[in-house]
Amino acid sequence: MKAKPSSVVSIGSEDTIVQLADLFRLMGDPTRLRIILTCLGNPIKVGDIAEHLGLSSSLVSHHLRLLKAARVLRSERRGKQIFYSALDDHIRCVIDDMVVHIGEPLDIEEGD
Amino acid sequence: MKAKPSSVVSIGSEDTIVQLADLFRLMGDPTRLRIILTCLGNPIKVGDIAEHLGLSSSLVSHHLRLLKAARVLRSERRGKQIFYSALDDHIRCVIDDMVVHIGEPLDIEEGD
DNA sequence: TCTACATTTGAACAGGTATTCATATGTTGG
DNA sequence: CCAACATATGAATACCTGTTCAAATGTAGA
Repeated sequence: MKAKPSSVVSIGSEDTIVQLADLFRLMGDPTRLRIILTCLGNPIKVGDIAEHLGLSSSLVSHHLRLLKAARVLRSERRGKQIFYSALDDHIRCVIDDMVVHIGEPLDIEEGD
Repeated sequence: MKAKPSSVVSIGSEDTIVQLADLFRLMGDPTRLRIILTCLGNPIKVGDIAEHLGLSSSLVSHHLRLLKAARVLRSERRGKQIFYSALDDHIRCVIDDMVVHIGEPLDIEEGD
């Protein structure tokens, strides 16, 4: 019961739609989504993200820049290292809802 | 076993992540997102979607095929026309959560 | 300062994808 | 069956983007 069925059917602003699409597009890449998921817990440094996911630091950094610019993640420097974490919990909610969606069994006939 | 279970959140499977990314990628295109939003209400026929959004029927049809294959939308034929509507309410929840996210004011300082 | 470490950045390449146009398929009514 | 309409499909194109590599920037310690 996180998102109440407040009809969001008419979002309205075209600008809002573009913003929404931007966020969704960022989450639409598996590598980037993995990075997001990795950052949902405690702040984690770039090197650890890269090692954990088996990616180069360069690639991780490229993605982190986009995610930070889109305000999905935030960064915090501690000495030589920089820690990334989720900016808020909304992304977690979004992902959670989507997990429910794909977990939905196909109880309707496929009409074609 | 997969590469490394992150277990940061309740999502584990790599396959799940790819499925999630697929859905998010579909929602990551403004045109497609507009089509989805248009279909969140009552079932609407292709021609009306196209007219409502100022797009060609061909383009709308291309997008509808992807959205139907991804089980975001469902189709229902009535005579000559085919009506599309959301397959369930989860997508609406996802969008709703994301709207909340972009509506969040920036009350934290940006680290550079 | 010099060195080693951590992260970022830019360019370049490869693969993906949104759009358009032309054509095909399918449906209803005469 | 034929004509008119509604939607789907395939190919071609132009654009976008994820990845890699090399180099740069920044940081802490000796």
